[in-house]
Amino acid sequence: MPELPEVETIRRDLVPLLRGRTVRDAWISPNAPRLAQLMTPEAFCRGLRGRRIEDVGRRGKYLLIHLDGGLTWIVHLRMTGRLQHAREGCPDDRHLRAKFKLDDGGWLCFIDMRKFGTMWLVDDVDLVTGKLGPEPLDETFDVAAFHGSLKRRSTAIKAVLLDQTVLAGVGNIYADESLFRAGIDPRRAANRISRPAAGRLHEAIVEVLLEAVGDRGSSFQDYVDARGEAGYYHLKVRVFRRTDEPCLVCGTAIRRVKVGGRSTHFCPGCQKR
DNA sequence: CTTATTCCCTGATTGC
DNA sequence: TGCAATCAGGGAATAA
Repeated sequence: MPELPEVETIRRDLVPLLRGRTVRDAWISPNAPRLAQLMTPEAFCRGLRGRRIEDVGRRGKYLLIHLDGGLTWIVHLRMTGRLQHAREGCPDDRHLRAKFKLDDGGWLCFIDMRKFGTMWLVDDVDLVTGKLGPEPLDETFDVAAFHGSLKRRSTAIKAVLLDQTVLAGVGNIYADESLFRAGIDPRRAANRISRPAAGRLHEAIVEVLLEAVGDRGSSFQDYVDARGEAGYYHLKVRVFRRTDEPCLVCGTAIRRVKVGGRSTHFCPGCQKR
């Protein structure tokens, strides 16, 4: 599941491979009719051909490929999407949903088992990312404002961390890991988080994301970077998918519960309501 | 405005 | 062993 650290790793990989390149050809598989948003797959491919790539950015879990003429090619990998660069053509993978040929002979391949991934070609990026909350690794991620958004919500804190309008880029893995670091029970009502606890959570989110970016993301099942390599952070997680294993801090068995319809892992000893 | 639920999709896992 | 039901999950859409 690509979250902020995984998408950022792919972005960093792609910058030297894509910057300055021109898209020579674009193809979307007929078995991926929902991949291109707001236009037909044909119009999407037509709009991409001949465009020069100026830079590769990121907003939350969205990859922003800035093109000439003020256009932006936006990619969201959702659950199982992979964006991989290949020098000699895309692999013969049954889940290959789209491929893009570059002017240096290289290829950008989009592989997505579950077909949840989406792409846009837009003039105005805000049309897609306009409602996102602050970037957790920017100065725009302000503690007081963060505590303010928590106070307005009565649902579980874990569900609020997954809300991309509160904070952009945190998904299931890093929500669980951040709550563990901050010592907060994921089921606790967001509006009952004290100011000091909100401060600890704010700090924990930044620390966890920075560490995970440093480790090139987590590879639990599907995720690989733009070169097809796994990340390392899954080797360091303290609660995520460690159900029934001992807490690395206090030895208590890690529990798994459902919060907001998502699997949630926590240590009953370290994380108090 | 908020909150909970459904849907998309397919490979892995669980149940009988 | 075999086949069906269930699960996983980001986020949009929908309902309340």
